Amino acid sequence: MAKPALQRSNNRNAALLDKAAELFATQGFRETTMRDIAAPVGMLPGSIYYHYPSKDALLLAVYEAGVDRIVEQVKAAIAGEHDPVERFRIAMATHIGAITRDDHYTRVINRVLPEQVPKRSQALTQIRDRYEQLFREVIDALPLDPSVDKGLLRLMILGAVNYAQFWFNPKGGLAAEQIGHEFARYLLDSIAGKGGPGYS
Amino acid sequence: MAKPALQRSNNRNAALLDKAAELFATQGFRETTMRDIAAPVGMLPGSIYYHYPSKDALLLAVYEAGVDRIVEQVKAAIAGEHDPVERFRIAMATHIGAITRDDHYTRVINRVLPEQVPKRSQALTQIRDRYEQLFREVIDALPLDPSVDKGLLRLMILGAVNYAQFWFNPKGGLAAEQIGHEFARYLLDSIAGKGGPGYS
Amino acid sequence: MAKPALQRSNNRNAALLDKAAELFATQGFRETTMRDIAAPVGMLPGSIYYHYPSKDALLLAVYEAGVDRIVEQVKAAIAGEHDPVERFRIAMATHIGAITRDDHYTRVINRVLPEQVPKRSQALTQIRDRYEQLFREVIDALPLDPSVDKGLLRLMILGAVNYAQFWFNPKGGLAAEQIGHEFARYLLDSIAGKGGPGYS
Amino acid sequence: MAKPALQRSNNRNAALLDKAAELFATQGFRETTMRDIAAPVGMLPGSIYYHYPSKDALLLAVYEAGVDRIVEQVKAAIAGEHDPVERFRIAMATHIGAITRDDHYTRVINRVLPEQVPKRSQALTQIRDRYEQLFREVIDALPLDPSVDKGLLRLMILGAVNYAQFWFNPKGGLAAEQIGHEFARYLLDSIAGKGGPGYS
DNA sequence: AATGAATGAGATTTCATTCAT
DNA sequence: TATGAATGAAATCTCATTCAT
Repeated sequence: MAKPALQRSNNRNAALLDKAAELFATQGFRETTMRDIAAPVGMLPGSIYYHYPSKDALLLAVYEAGVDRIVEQVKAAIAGEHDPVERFRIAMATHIGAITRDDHYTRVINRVLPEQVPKRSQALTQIRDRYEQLFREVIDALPLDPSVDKGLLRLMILGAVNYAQFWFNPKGGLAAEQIGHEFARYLLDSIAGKGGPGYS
Repeated sequence: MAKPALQRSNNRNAALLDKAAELFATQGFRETTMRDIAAPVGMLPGSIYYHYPSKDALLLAVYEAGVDRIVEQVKAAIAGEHDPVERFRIAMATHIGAITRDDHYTRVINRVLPEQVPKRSQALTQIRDRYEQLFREVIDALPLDPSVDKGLLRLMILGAVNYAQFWFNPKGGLAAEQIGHEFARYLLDSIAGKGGPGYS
Repeated sequence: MAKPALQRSNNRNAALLDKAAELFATQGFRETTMRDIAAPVGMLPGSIYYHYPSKDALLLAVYEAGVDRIVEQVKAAIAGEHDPVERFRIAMATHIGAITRDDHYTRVINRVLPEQVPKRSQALTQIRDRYEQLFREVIDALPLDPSVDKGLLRLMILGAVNYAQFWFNPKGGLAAEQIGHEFARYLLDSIAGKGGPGYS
Repeated sequence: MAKPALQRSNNRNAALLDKAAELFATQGFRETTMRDIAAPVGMLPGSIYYHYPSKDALLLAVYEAGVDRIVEQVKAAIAGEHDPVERFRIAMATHIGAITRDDHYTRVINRVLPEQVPKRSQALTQIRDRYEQLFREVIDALPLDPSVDKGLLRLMILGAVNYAQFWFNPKGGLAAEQIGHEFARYLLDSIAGKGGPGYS
């Protein structure tokens, strides 16, 4: 009972952002109206503007929170591990877990392209870069054959990994994290003799 | 008099579709207005409706043509080749070539998601499937270790490959087709002893 | 019957501009809504945008037409006269006539300040200058004592003259044109011995 | 404790009014939001309503204070003078000084028209009249030729004088007060043989 | 004396689509 | 074949004002 007002305030604000994340992630940015966001929270469209100055700002906030979440999860997951290969496997598994989970914030990042909001595309791209950076570090640390273009490998992996959010089915066969490990295996384990996707 | 008129009709029709493809691919579907499409063709927005019954129809037509082009190119490229591994390499290289090239039709397929047009999402998904099907065949034919989930591998590859359209820079290092071959190498060649991305 | 469509088109467009001029002049720019303008013309607010790209553009068009009208009237009125003093008298009288008449276009110029529309204030000021320029010429031609600052006199006169639109009452004593002649008399005639507002 | 609190209240109250005067004078009434006024004073929009019941009320208070200031200044300036002509010269000079000075209160009166606030236009007009009244007295006392319509002369002068606030440049040639004397000279002095704007 | 949060009414603008010509 | 004109529905956003605390 100490901070009911603040509590309420925080809730409303958070509820707003949550709903925006959900709708941006599931319907898309342009496909979501301010009314769509406000109504389920019990507000009128104009009331959103007390909390956020524009629809763009709402997207920015969601984007930022989304990247924060992925980065935090991945960082936490690889924190204790020192083996570069293990770190890579864990990073992939955690990342796929983050974006296939029922967390709308993380899904917005791949669902809404920065170019869809010309006025904010630069800002959005910068936020996005923060999470690509993490992958750069993990991949750069891999003890790979010098003939491998690590930059290219990173882009290949990001593509493979992010696409999962569009086809992953929680009721399907593999768990999200297992998918990550499989992906790692197809890429690396083969030559380590652990049975990759080589000729049988 | 019948032919020229029809010819002209086709031209207008084609010009319209070309411009729609270009704008859908570069700006997005919702971000492109009927006026945006009509103006460069020297028409007014309403005039489009003589050729296409709706904006959705325009997208469908572009989608269909885009998938046709990719499928045709990939099929033609692998036509003479019988070795499954080579067919896979060629398919990847050709696919990446198709979607990174300056062909707006092929790019629309990854730029515009079926869910963005709820009324047509089913139809769009069906069109899209036609080109995933091709990959299914090529991958299924690969002589891989039984432990490899070929369905998962296909999704991994589609993700990796399609993402290229968003980062590929024609003035950059590798040519589009080379990227496909690199991707294939990272996945398969290692085990064949050709030096994949294994531990150095 | 030859150009009914065009006729209709012109009428609608003109009716729109007329109504905008009327409302901007009587209510003010900010005080007038697009709905206010559209409704009496039998249109919906959005339909205005087929003819004018924005509310600002509507104001610009009215402003331009308003200045055109004043300048045309004054130029026509002084056209045959060569005596500088007579030209001055006629210019004042005609100008007052123009802005006190029931012509909404001319009244908008003094009713709506350029600064009220920051994005267009420069353009509006430029249009406005066209009609101050005319006064500059007429006043510069006056054979006045060198001690008179003609620039200051012009500003004094513009202020005096334009204010008339706010107090002039067509049913009141003097006709608009007579007021102009009186103003001229108070300023000039005195020293010519014609009985100005000197000490009695 | 009563005084300081009240004092503080007055201060906030005054700060609010000052800012309102400034913004109404420089931006206009409709162009100024409650937030615009509150923010620089360190308040929130809603907080204004503790001090003033509405935006209109704020304008009314500014208007009243503005007229008070002009009237006071003019009255004080002409207080010691008995010669009607001198009183007229001083009144003009002082008036122009008041509205061209950096005093936002006095400038609001000519910047915001009573008609812009329909619900208060009558009240605003009444306030305005108080300062026109002063001019009426000063002009009526002038020993002018009977052919001069003093009412018309007053309106002419008010227009000329009030327009100064829109073009006066403190860094320009003449000081505000000098302008008033020049205006008086163009109107009256000629006939007194002091060299008015007569034919050279 | 002021805040935080929201309302509600309405403003400008956008745009796919229609339809007589 | 296409245009010109408009619709209508909705979208984003603005802002004076309210009111419990």
